[in-house]
Amino acid sequence: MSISTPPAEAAACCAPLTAQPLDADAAEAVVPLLKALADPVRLRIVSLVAAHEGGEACVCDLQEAFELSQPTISHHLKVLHTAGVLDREKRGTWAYYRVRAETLGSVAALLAAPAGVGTSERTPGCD
Amino acid sequence: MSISTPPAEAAACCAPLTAQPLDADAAEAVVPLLKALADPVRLRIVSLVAAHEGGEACVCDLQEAFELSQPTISHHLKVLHTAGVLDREKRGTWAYYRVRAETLGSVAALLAAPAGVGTSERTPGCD
DNA sequence: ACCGGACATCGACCGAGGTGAATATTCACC
DNA sequence: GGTGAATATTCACCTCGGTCGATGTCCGGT
Repeated sequence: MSISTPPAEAAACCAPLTAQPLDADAAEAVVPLLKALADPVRLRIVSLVAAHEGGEACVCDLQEAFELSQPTISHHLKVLHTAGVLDREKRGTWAYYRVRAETLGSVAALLAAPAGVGTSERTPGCD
Repeated sequence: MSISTPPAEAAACCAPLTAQPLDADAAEAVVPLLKALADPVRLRIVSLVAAHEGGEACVCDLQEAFELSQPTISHHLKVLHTAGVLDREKRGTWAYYRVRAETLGSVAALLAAPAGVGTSERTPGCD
């Protein structure tokens, strides 16, 4: 349980990969999250859900936005949900998704590069 | 030239995808950058280059860190370079790569979620 | 209880991409 | 100028993943 796929919290808090080398294990842990976002449809889904009224959207809302089959949309939602990017809540017949800001934030923190990436530059305010 | 693949500046400055829906064209522009990072080897390469002495590393430095063939490393470097993540400078026989902090920063800004992602929340301080 | 609608799962197809062997290219050195 | 080393390119293989059709499951309404 602790090994297989801890998706979201992988890119924990303050470990910008510009600070120190990422070991193979850490890389493998973060990649699923980036993979989940590295798709035009999924990226738009995340954006649509986040910007949707109430910060949530059901599958039917998303189906209208794409020229894709319903199973495909559902597949992308599953990927994003598994990666910890989207939260899923079923209310009646409809399934509502909303963005986990913390997950996106952790990825952002991982990539956030301090201005001077040089050698002896100290990484500011991260603790 | 303006259409094909403007890789780096795609995820420009302040357009967190949690603010407003990302149109298909913008998504297609950003995705190559995320795709470039969504690989364990490439993620480690970026990290190794950034954390390497002087903020730069040559191919030979990276070859030691992975159990991969030289063409494969070179391929990953090409992907990262094409995506605008790495800068390439050839000095003599060696090719030195260094991280483009601005590129990583733009991705981070894209994913950086303001605390309240709700409906009428205004996206703070980004201009 | 039956039926229809919303969403998920399954199976299959197919293009995209990571990988390595062989080869090309470019440069430093003698 | 020839030789060897460092890196890039080409080609082919094979796995991964996005897509869709068919089907399953669950819920609400009649």
